Amino acid sequence: MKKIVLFEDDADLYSLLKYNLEKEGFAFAGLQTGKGAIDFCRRERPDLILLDIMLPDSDGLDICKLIRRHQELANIPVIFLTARASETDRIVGLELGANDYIVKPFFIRELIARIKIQFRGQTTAARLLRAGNLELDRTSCRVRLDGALLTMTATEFRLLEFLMSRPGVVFSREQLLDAVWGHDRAVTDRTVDVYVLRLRQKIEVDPANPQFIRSVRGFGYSFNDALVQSEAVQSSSAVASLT
Amino acid sequence: MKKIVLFEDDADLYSLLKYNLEKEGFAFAGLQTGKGAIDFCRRERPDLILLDIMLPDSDGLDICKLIRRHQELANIPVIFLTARASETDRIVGLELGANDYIVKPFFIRELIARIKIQFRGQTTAARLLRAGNLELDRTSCRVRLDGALLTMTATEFRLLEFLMSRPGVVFSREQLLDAVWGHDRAVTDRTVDVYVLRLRQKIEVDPANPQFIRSVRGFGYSFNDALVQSEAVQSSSAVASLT
DNA sequence: AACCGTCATGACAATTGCGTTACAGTACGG
DNA sequence: CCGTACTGTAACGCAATTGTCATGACGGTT
Repeated sequence: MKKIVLFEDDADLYSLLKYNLEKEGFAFAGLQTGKGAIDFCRRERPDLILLDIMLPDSDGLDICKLIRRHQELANIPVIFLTARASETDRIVGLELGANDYIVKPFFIRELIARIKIQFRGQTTAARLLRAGNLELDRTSCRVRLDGALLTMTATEFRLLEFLMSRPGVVFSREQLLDAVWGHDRAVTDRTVDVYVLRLRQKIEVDPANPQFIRSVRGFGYSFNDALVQSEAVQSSSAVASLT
Repeated sequence: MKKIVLFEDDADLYSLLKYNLEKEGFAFAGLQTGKGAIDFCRRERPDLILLDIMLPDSDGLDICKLIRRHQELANIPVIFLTARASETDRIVGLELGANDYIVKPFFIRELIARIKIQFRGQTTAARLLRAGNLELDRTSCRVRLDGALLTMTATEFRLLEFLMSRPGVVFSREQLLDAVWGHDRAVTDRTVDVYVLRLRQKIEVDPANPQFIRSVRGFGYSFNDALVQSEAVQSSSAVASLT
């Protein structure tokens, strides 16, 4: 689920947006002031920032500049909400690093649509796969068990990734070789056994009684689906329906 | 240089846009009809598409749908230009996969700014990247270690910048070549190794035990994200220095 | 209980991947 | 026009990884 933070001093608009964003399924946090906006963002770690330019105590443009200079926050999309509609206002806002600039009054549904555009293209596949106390990060190619880093070889990692991303599905050794080793493999199917063994020795508490990777006698292997939940994948409905 | 194609039937607006886009340094191509728009795009391979919704012979919305379904064109940003300003028109346009929706009449400079946003990509970036005692300044193209200036070659700098700005993410040599050397590279992937070596000799205390650039055997390289701690921004002084 | 097919396990040799060095071509500034 | 710095390639050696085999354990069936 994506989190959005809002900085808006107008109480009516603030609650209207809060209501609509939450209804839309976004996590929401906000302030009715610009004071401490940077610290607030660092704490909340939002996926998108809605920013009124004319806040009573601080300038939204300055906040945007700070966000863009800040290492942790620089990549978070910023959308300006403002009554300032002049050409130069728009240009300045957009060139400061904002991702969109919406002039008040605006349609709530258009704002929602523009927010979703910012999220489009991100997270086509889940970055993080979780199963109980086991965690696999696709981008950093790392696996953690109870938070502790495990060292995996490339083949071990790819095999685990494949199984974890399709929990509950039983794969034959043939299928696993095709998927993990590639179609042009020249590998015995018993090799899969060895890699499952090596994985179990690393991730299972009791390798003799495997909790994660299950053997399905006569068929192959499968990842225990009772444990799995992947990071929610949120893609725009428009794009999803088009593909 | 980025190429933009325009579909717009109004001759005045067409030439106005052509003039301004070329003046901005974009390559330009366009049609005053929507007929054959897809083929035109496939031939021109634009980096961005400006699309009038109400073309005399075809519907811009349909063209956008086709673009989004088309394998080669699906990822090209589309910006609608239209006189249709109603709420539903906007929503439909945006949800069809357009990246922006600009209502006529509009300011040329705003259009230019919004085009540039599309090219800015997801990585809008902080000016200063820090990781432990290592500091990279993008604007002055300088790297400091414990405050001491290091001399970097252009390629070394770009590689370090790329890795530092995406800490924790593992990149294959292929990806690094694409990102740092450019798409039209004619370079062996082992070249990356040599540059990583050269970087390590400059920034690592013990190049044999790298703290910054980590090798991920079988995958590629990654910048150690454990070191990238953000520094608190002293809001008052920072804001003051921004003017 | 004996049997057979399937799976687990440990050890081994072959292979691959990577760090490193040295070197040739190229760009650039004086 | 020369020298210096930068860029990319080739080659070598070490160490981690990889895949196979032999063997033993297990499960189900007769």
